[in-house]
Amino acid sequence: MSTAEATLLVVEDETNIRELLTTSLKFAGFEVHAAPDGNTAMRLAEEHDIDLAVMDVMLPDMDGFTVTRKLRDHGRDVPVLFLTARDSLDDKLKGLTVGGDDYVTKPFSLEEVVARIRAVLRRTQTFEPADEDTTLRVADLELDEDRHEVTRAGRVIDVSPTEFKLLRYLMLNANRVLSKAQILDHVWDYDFRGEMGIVESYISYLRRKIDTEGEPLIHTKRGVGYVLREPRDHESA
Amino acid sequence: MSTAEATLLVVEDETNIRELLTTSLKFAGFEVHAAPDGNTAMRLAEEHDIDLAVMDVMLPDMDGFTVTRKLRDHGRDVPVLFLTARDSLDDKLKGLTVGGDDYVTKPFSLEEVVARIRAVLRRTQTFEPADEDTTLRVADLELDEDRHEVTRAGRVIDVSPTEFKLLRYLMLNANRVLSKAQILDHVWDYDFRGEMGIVESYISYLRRKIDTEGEPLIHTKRGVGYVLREPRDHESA
DNA sequence: GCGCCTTGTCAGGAAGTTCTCAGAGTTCGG
DNA sequence: CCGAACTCTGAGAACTTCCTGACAAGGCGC
Repeated sequence: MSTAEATLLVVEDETNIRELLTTSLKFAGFEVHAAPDGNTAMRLAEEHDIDLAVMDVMLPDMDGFTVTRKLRDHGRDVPVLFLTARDSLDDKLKGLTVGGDDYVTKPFSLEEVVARIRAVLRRTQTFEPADEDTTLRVADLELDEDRHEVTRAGRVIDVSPTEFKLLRYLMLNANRVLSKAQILDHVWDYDFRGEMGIVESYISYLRRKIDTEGEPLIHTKRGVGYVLREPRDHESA
Repeated sequence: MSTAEATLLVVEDETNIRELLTTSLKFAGFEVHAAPDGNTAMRLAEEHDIDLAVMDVMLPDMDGFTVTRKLRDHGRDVPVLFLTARDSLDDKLKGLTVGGDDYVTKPFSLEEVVARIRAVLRRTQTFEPADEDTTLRVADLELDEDRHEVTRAGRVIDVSPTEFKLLRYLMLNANRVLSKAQILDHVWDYDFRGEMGIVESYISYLRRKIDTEGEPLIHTKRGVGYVLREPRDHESA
């Protein structure tokens, strides 16, 4: 793990969001370069080999589409994940998913951004082994990223978007206790101002849907957090 | 062990807490520099190579988040363990667990602070072999930090948060006798005003849970304290 | 516009945890 | 062998955390 998963370029003028993205993407295993505007972005792109850009559509000097075009004129065909305000859902954005590109609306959850980045990289990095198994598995529970579908023991289970994100986060961190604060920070939008009680609510919803029959997979660590783990032979906890 | 485990920067304006942290972190094997405010912190950070900062969010000159940003603008990407009052757990703390950072609420126990520091260092020091074995072992007793789980001879044992902290402290100091005062100082919050009888109570709880079958590992040194140690062939106590 | 699904809040009750206390048990010096 | 000091543990009160059902508000598709 000495070499990063991929090299990203974050182009975002709001300092808080830029740092939030930079920190968490680095932590997710990417090499990250960050720029507050289009010109800085161009300079960084010349200095480093960029695999994917995370780009705000609104930038102080030029818009994200212009930066993207310039990037592609100069270098290789770098895919882009655009960030945009929820209400300014431009027509330009709608045509993006036909190429390798994609977009997420602000405010976003980090879970969502990382998942989208991985999806775009998977689609575009043809040189990589096209293993194509986008399914997370824990015991007989499966979560398919592409189909956006959850199954337990082969049975399809209908979950809401938030439930899906929560379950994905739990499965990505199977066998590790996650605090409610951690879950809130990763699964909910960065501007969410609510209480941690909502995590309890969604854990409860999820349990009702996936944990009612068979060994329960979601476990409460009282005073610490929650953990999703494989069942064991002899339970004494 | 002549070279310190890591170099820490403690930024905390309350003198008592700053000295408590400084002393015990030095004792835990870290090199420690301490500052009562943001400006002093910045100066110290320029003079020394800091691996991690322990930072109060409320400081006289600027808040901990500002200090953190300035630190990161100037130097390398230093992870931070924030200290915060228990009730101010709202706004800005959101998003802290997404990167390598973490926080503990005041009043804290030293056990907790040291454990969190180690956890953050483990997560962020990518150059280190990601061996990822976060498990403490003494004889057939195991304590897993990630899963927050205790096993004896393979059997899972359910312990409460305080029991977990006490056992971790005993295991970290295996084969060393710890006085009740020492245990109280490390495992309980620094503002705890109770009697040492509580240590006896929790030792009793732990014994009931982990020491009922097999060789006992927890031993009383009458008039001195307690020690957790490997079993021997002939006991002479 | 009208339902239906989803999201988020809240409050009551259940369950688990923390801490104290007192009496029984143990050790040790004299 | 006795008494003093120390230790162990059960009982229980106060507190915290967690779970879940009820519900209001908002969004989305039809």
